Amino acid sequence: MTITIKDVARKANVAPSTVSRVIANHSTISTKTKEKVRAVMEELGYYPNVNARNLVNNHTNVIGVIMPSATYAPFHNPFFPEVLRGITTQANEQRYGLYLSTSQTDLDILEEVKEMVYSRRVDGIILLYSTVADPVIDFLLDRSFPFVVVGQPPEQLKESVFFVNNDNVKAAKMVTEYLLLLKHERIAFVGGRQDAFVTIDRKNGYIEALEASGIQIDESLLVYHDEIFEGGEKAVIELMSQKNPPSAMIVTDDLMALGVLRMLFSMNVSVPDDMSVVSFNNVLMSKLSTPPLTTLDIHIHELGYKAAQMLRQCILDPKASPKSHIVNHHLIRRATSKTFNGMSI
Amino acid sequence: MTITIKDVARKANVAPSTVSRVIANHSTISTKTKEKVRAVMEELGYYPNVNARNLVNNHTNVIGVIMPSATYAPFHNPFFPEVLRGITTQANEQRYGLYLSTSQTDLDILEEVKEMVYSRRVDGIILLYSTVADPVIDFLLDRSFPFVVVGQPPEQLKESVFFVNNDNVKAAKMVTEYLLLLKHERIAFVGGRQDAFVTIDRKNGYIEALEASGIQIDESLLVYHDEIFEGGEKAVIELMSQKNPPSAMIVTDDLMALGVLRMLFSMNVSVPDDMSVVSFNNVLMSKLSTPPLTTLDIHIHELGYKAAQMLRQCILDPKASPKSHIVNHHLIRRATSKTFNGMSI
DNA sequence: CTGAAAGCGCTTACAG
DNA sequence: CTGAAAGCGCTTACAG
Repeated sequence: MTITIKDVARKANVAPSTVSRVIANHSTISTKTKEKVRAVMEELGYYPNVNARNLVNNHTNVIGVIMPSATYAPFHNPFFPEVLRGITTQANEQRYGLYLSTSQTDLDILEEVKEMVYSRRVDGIILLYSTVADPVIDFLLDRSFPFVVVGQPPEQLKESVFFVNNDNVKAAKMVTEYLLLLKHERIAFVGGRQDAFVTIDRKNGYIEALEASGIQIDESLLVYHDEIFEGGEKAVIELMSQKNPPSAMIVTDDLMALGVLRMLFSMNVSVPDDMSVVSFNNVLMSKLSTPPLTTLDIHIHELGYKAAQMLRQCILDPKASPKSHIVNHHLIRRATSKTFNGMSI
Repeated sequence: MTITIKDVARKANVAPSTVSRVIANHSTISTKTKEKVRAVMEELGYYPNVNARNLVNNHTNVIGVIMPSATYAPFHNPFFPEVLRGITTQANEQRYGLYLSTSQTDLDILEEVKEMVYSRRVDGIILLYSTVADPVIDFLLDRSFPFVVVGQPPEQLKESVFFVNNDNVKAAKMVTEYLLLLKHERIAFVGGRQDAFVTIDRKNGYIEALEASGIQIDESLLVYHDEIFEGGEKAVIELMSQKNPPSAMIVTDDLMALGVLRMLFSMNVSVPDDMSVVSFNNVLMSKLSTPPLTTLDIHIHELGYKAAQMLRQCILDPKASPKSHIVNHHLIRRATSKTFNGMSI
C-alpha cells in the first residue's frame, strides 16, 4: 500500500540506490536521471520513511525540548511559551523537528532524558531550566550528548556546557541603580525559587548595586517565594508589615509582580506614588496590568532562538568546545516606577 | 559502541529473537529466561533503538500536535500552553511522545502535516485550531489518518471527525442570560476571528439568548477584531462612541477583555459600576486583572486531556466511528459584573 | 519454550 | 554515472 523507494525505482527503471541518491541530491547523478526519478516520485507521491532513514543514518533531525517538571507549573508562566516560540522559529528554519518532554515530576525528567538519548529519538537536547544541582546535566555530559541549557549551568560546569543566558547580575544591578537614581533607598528584593540561578544572580546584582552606592544591605528586605503569583502577594504582606517598609520593590518575575500589584492595591498603597515596582521578563501581560509594569525585557524569544541555533552547531561539530551566548536586556519604563516622594507610608 | 539486542543475546546465551520477546514480555518465554535476559539488559544498560523498532512495527507511539500558525500568535494566548499541558499529562500516562509542529504560516501547516503522516513520524494528530475551511482536515480524512480536533470541525464534517469541544452556543447563551438577569439590556458582543468556530458559536448563543427574551438584536453592538489584546481596546472605542453605548460587554477571550478593561479605565468608565464585562476561558491572568474578571471557565486542561485520550482510542481502533466529547463549562463570578445601575453613561 | 531466517525501508561503500 | 549487495537494529511468522 505505502509506496517505497523500490516502487519508484521500478517505475523509473533505475536501482533503489539511485533513487536514494537523487533524494540526497548527489552530484554524481546525471541531471537527466534526477529529473526522471523526481517526476516519478512526484507522480507516485513518494515520501521517505523517516524511521528507516533514521535507523541507517543514526540521527533523526529532531531536537528534544525539556520543560521543567509540572511541579513548577511551567505552562503558567508565559516565559516558557515564549522560549518555545523562539526555538520553534529556528527549528523550522533548520528543518528540525521538535520533541517535547512530558514529565510530570523531577524524577521522571532524568528517565525521560535517558530514554531520548539511548533510544536515539533526538539528535540534541535543549534544557529549559537550570538549577544548582541537576543530574540531567551530569548525565548528558557523561554521554557527551549535544545539549544546550537556557539559563545558567552550575558554576563549576560553566566551561563544559553550552548555554545561552542573560547577564542577570548586570541586569539586576542596572534595575537597582535605576531605582537608586530615582532616590529610593529602601529597596526590597522579591525572588522566586532560591535554588534557581535566575534568583541567585539577580539577588547578587541587587546587592552589588546597593553596596557600590554605600547602602547597607537589610536582610529583612529580601524575600523569596516559590509560587509564581501568590508569592507576590505574600511578599507584600511580609514587607509592608515591617516597621520601616521599603519605598520600592524589585520583583524577579512579571507574574509575581502582578501579585504584588494586586496586594498593594488592596492595601491602598498607590503605585507608583507610594511604591515603585520594577520586575523582570517583559512578558506580554506586563503591559496589560494596571498600571502597566516597568520591567526588564530579557528578550525571551531570542533566548530560545539562539539556543536552537547553538544546539545545531553543537550537533554538527560534537567536539567543538563549549560556548555561551549572552542575550541583551533592556529596561522598559512604564507606569510603576517613579521618583521617591519622600513620604513614608 | 552502542549496545544492541545482539549483544545482550550473546551475553545471555540466547537468540536475538528471544531477547526481543522478553522485551515485549511474551508469555511464551520461561520466567527463568526472562530473568536471565533482563539481568543482562540491566548490566549492559540496554535500550531499544526506537527507529529500528518503529520501522518494523510501523508505528511510533508519538502523537503530533499542530499549533495554529505563528500568524495568530498562539503562544501569546495562555489557552495553548494550557491545552498542551492537558495533552502532555495524558500522553505521559499512555507513554506516548509528543511531536510539536513548527510551522510559521498557514500554508506550511499542510505541508508539515503531510510530512508527519507520510513519513510515519507520528501515529495520530491533534489539531489545536478549527476554522471553517481547513485543507488539513480534508487531507487527514482522505488518508483516514487518526486525528482529533480541539474545537469544532466544519458543520458538514461533524459526523466524520473526532473532536472535543465546549458547547460554546450554550455557554454564550448562559453568559448572556446572566447579564440579562442583572438587568442589562444593551449588551455588546466582542469577538475574535470571524472564521473561527468559537467566535461564531458564541455569537449565536448570545443572539439566541437575546431573542428568547424578546430583545431586538442591534448589529452595531457586535464587533470583531483579530488582534488578541489591541482588539479589545479598539472594540471599546467603537462601542463607546455610539450614541447609545452598551451597559455590558461579552468578550470572547480573557486577553481581549484585558484590553477592554484597560481602555475603559483610560476613559474613566468604571467597571463594574458603569459597565459590566464578562469574558471566556478563565485563563490564569483573568484573576490577576484589576478588577478580576468574571469569566466563563471552559476547562482548557480537560480539553487537551480528553483529546489525547480520544486520539488513543482512535489509533487503537482506526475503524471506530467518530465520536465527540463536550467538556463542561462554568461561570466564575468575580468583580467585573454587576446589576445594571440604571444610569446611562 | 526457543532459534534461524526473512524482512521493515532506507543508505553507502564497492565495483564497474 | 549507476547497480548489486550488505547492513542499520529490530520483530515475527515458521519450525522444531
